[in-house]
Amino acid sequence: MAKFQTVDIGRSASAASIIFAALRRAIVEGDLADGEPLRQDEIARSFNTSRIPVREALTMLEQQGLVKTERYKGAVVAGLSMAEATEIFDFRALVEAEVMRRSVPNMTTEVLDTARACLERFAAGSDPMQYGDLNREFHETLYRASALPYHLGVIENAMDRIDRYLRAQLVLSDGMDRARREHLVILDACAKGEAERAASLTAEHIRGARDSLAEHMGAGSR
Amino acid sequence: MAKFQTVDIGRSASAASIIFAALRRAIVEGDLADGEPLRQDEIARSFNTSRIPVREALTMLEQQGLVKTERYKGAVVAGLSMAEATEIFDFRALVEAEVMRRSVPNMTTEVLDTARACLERFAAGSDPMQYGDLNREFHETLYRASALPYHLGVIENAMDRIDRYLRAQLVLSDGMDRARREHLVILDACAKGEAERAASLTAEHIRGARDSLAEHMGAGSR
DNA sequence: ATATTGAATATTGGATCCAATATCCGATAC
DNA sequence: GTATCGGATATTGGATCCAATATTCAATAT
Repeated sequence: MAKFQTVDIGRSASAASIIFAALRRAIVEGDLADGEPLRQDEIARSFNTSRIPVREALTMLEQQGLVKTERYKGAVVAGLSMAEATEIFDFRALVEAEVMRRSVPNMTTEVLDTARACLERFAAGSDPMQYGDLNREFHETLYRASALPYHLGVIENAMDRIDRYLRAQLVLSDGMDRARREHLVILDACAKGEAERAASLTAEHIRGARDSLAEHMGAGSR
Repeated sequence: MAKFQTVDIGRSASAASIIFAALRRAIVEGDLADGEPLRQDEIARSFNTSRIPVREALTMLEQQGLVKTERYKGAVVAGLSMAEATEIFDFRALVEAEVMRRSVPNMTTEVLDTARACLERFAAGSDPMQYGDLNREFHETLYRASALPYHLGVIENAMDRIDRYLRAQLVLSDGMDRARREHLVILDACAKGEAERAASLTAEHIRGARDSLAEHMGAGSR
């Protein structure tokens, strides 16, 4: 049709979506502490907008479970109790194992190479704060082969809820080494086309993180 | 503490949440057709509010995947392609089976009685439009015993996305009879404490609905 | 000294207003 | 007659304003 690169401006960023993305990132990465209040006015000032797009961003965050709002009191970053975090890990183990099972038959060598590159960057880079991003990228690369967008969305949301805790735990223990090893084994199973093994390794990988978190965090927040 | 019944007014309904609930219901039950545009002005007039709470409700609906919004074009009811619907049924089969497995050990006779009562009302009532509500109530009653609130939330969202199609399919076939029979068998497994059987019956129940829908709807929308 | 009250301030939810974009429709060129 | 252009209207996104509620804190009573 058109002889030039086009961009869907219709879907391009509204002020609200920009603010949402920024706040989401800050919460997911743990830059905003659990329970910290999010003042509309303050956020509006820092983005140079009115409070309207801020409010829209906050309702989006609330729908995702990342903040809790009380009428006339405002939004605070939503923390997780240990029970809630554990439940989300179990959920991830269930869903991600199934997605992995259905991904393996579709994995091209390109997918495997991309995932492998992830692990290499992971091994090279020592910045522990970057681990979270690479971890997500590795898993998402493999899962995307499943062509199950709804599942991917649900997984992403679950990850958002626990990512901070995961990051916190990883720097405090041998979590990074262990993740590295497990990722290699998972990738190996994928490369060999062993879907069932890749699935159960994935489930174990996630349950291991769950247990490690439970150990290091004890009774936990809230 | 207080010697009288209290209500958490802080969480009580804002205009936005009332509008959200009404629109959600209309979409989930199929009163609003796929692709139908939702005009802010019109909705605001019918609730006697300004457009502000309407916009908030629409962003909530968008986060739930029930409407799609394009900048400066507004929101339309989000339909599902057959592939998308199928994927959500598969997701439900996976998650609901697991929740059922973990519910069974916790089921009190009270839970079982409540579920049984559901089925009886179901058998008695002939209103096919009420089937959807009773179906959800039956499943939710059983699942609640799992004490897995995150899982329940995710299941609820998945149900919201496909409920209309389920309802449409049920009135057009022997779906109601079949659902009745399958529900009885599931409840029987629960009553006998056979968690694994209840789980696999649940998965089959859902996959059956998926296939029935695929048959009756063919290539489907979008 | 501590608990309670009430005024002052801060903050949110909603209404109204304005700017940006989309949609519709008639005019015009071919 | 059909396709394209340009203005009129409709609709959304964001800014500003107002009302309702929460929070703070000083004054007072016990």
